[in-house]
Amino acid sequence: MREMDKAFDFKTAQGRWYATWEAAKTFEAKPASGKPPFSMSLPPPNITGNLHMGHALAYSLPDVLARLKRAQGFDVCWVPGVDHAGIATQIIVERKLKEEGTDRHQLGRDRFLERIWAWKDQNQVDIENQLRRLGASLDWSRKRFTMDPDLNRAVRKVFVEAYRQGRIYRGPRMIQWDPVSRTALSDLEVKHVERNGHLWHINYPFADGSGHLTVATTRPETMLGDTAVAVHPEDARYTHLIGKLVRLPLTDREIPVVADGFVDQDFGTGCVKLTPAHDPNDHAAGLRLGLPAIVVIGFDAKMTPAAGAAYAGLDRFECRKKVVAELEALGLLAKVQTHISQVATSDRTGAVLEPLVSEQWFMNVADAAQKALQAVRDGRIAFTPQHHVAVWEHWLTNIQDWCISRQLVWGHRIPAWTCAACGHLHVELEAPTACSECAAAKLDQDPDTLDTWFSSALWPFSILGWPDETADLARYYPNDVMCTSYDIIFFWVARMVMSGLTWTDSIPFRQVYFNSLVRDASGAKMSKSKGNVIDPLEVMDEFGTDALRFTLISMSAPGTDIALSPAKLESSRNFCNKLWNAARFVQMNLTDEVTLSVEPELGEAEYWMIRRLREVLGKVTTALDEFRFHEAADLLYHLVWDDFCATYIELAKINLMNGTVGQKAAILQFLDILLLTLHPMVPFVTEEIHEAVVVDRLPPGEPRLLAERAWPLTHPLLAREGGDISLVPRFQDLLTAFLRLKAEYGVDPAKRVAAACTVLELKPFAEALKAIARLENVDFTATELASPTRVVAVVSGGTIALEMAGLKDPVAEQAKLEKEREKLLKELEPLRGRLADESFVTKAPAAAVAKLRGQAEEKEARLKQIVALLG
RNA sequence: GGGCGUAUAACUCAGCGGUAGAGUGCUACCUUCACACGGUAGAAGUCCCAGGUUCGAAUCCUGGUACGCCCA
Repeated sequence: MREMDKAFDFKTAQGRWYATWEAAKTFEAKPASGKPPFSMSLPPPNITGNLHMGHALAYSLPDVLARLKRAQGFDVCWVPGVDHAGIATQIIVERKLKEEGTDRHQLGRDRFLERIWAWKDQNQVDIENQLRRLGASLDWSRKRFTMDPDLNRAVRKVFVEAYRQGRIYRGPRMIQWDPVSRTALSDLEVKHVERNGHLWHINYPFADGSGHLTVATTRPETMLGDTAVAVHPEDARYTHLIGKLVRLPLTDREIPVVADGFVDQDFGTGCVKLTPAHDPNDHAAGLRLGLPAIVVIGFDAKMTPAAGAAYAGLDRFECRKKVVAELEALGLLAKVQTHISQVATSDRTGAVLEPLVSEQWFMNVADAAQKALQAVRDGRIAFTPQHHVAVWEHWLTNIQDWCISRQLVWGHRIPAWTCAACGHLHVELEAPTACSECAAAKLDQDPDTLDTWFSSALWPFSILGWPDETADLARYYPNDVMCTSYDIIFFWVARMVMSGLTWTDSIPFRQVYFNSLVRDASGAKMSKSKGNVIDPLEVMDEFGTDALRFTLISMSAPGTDIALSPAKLESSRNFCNKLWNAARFVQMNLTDEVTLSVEPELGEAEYWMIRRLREVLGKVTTALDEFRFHEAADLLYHLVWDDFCATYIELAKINLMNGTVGQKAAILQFLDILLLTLHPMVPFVTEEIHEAVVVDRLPPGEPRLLAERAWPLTHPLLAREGGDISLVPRFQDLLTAFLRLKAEYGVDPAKRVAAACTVLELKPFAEALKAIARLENVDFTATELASPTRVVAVVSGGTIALEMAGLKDPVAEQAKLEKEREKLLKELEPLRGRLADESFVTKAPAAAVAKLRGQAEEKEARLKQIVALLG
């Protein structure tokens, strides 16, 4: 048996145990086991980065479930994987190329891809090892990458099917264009940020010279592409102008004044310029009104020749300055207001996006969205916390077609080929060798790739082998639980549900648990620019993985974000250490013949501990089943610290050190049950203790790894009942009363003084009382305790006294007793009042009345004793 | 503009119809043979505000206020 150190050395334990579990295939799914399946898919982390605190949380929680379900006898299949993260990855590798003085155009598509693959291979290893460090009990034999060949096959299958069904189509449309990464984005990837800007009021003179009207705009450079000015059809200020022509300043064009209901009469002047080529609203209005669209800004965010020779080639923001300056010079700038505007930027690059019309692939998801809405409405998919349903409903009922093509190299290539000869479009699973229309052999594949989320949307079933009807798919699909962050509810969860219902005719998972977001100690979002990022890897080094996990778990109250503080991490580390030391104390006092096979000898304290274990274990099991992780953690924290360490071990100390084998066996059983219960949350420290204390004492045939043992809810010991368990809490009260008495009268805590007590039922605890409260002896007697040399206090069911010899100060004692009496009277006042209130007594539930009456009686009894002592 | 969430002890948060809790911090004391990453005792809160429902509201309802997030 190994001697345990004074403190838990998490650094060595963490590395050792994961390797052991992995080698034992503890976490591999066992489809042939005959156990019921329980399955989850790991939200695949991007290959681009390190594990951050969000991952640590999002993976710790399902790991608790996975370990719990495994212990409960399920065949757990938790599939890991990583995501290729199209834009994010390409940006990083391009940055590396730039540092090397080259770029992707110089390298060419194929060599650029080779570079990304090499980078991906290395990063994947890193992130997988970080998942191991976190303790995530994943089935690595089933690990996937979103661009694995069979996952690519699933992507092509969906694309081709959807194309044939008319769900996927290609066409020119206004999309949000990221001029930095040079690709189209979907609406979801657009982030609206508030920027301080201006609202420029510009005079547009009438063509007939009869004055001008004034338009207000936040983007004056786009005026070069204006093809109309719009007013509201019911705006009395302007109705007479509808149909007139204005001369567009800085150009030689004349454009009409038109009417359209979308114009907001209260914004600016109530006149808006229309630039159908560069604004989504104007684009829509242009289509409605049949207006031409003039493209004045290109894909490089520079002005095109159509903007006019004076502006062509200028960056859009340079052009803005020039336009404003020239308008001012011409006296056409009526007014400039400061204005806070919502600017569309790229979620990834932060670049200001440019709405542009471009040829892209789209997916119509209207039908799938209806199915997804229905699945949640009828309860086939349940959300925790439920309030996310409201946002879900809103988004899915207003869903737009999804722009799925990206002008990126890294990703799933779109399986579409155009015949170079006749232009026929072929959408096929495999590259066609000849055109079906004209038999030409030269076919060019679409250079674009698919939105990263296109493959992620298929994740729960593609990783199980879909579209093949594999055994894994039959057994583990749909998944039981999907744990993920609520910030990707649309990006990912909605799309998985839509895809699952469309392509597998099944929900992809039954329950969705949305974890919180992790913030810093003051509640601010962690970001590199703020410098408040807490690195989980560093935390694991400093406090231990178990402490990190326990912290995140115990702060995971549904619906609130987590403010992570060092104080909380310390507290969790201390908790692990407390457990470690309790175990160490037990181990130090166990002889070889004490094993889990020995029949435990039970006394009052043991029956009380059994009751506590049974209650808490029941509550913990329910809490975890209902995703109330924080509640489970809190219950266990107090079970270990207050009940097991502070109360039970203190009471059982004598037995532990000098008791029988049977008495020690009981203590060992309790420790074992605690380890089993805590293991899903803090796997490393529990496995380490298990090895040091329990393994050599296990019954034959029991798994030697804690991670493989059964959840103790149905442990036979927990069913045992006996003794008067109410004595333990009463003993606690008695103990506290003695300690308080010593403290109040300034008795040195270490000084052993003689004591007396009239609560005779607690005599069995006399030895423990003497030891813990440091009393010389305790005289349990029914006779009156008050005496000139003693100080007294009142407890539940009796009186206690300390022998003070010549140190007693009668005046001070009198004052203390009087103070106690005042306190009791003050507490009794509302109780008496409510019990005297007839409407309460008659209308409140009997249990509530009885409870209150009990409290009142207890206090009345104490009061009576105090009054007696005061003479 | 619409929606969601949050306001409880100095801090971070639980509780969400039966009269106020935890962790950390703070005060005093204690190195007692598991643990100072420990122990004992203690101080500390008009549960954001105003109405309403109820025998009873931190908890439910209505209306404010402040902060955060999402969508437009």
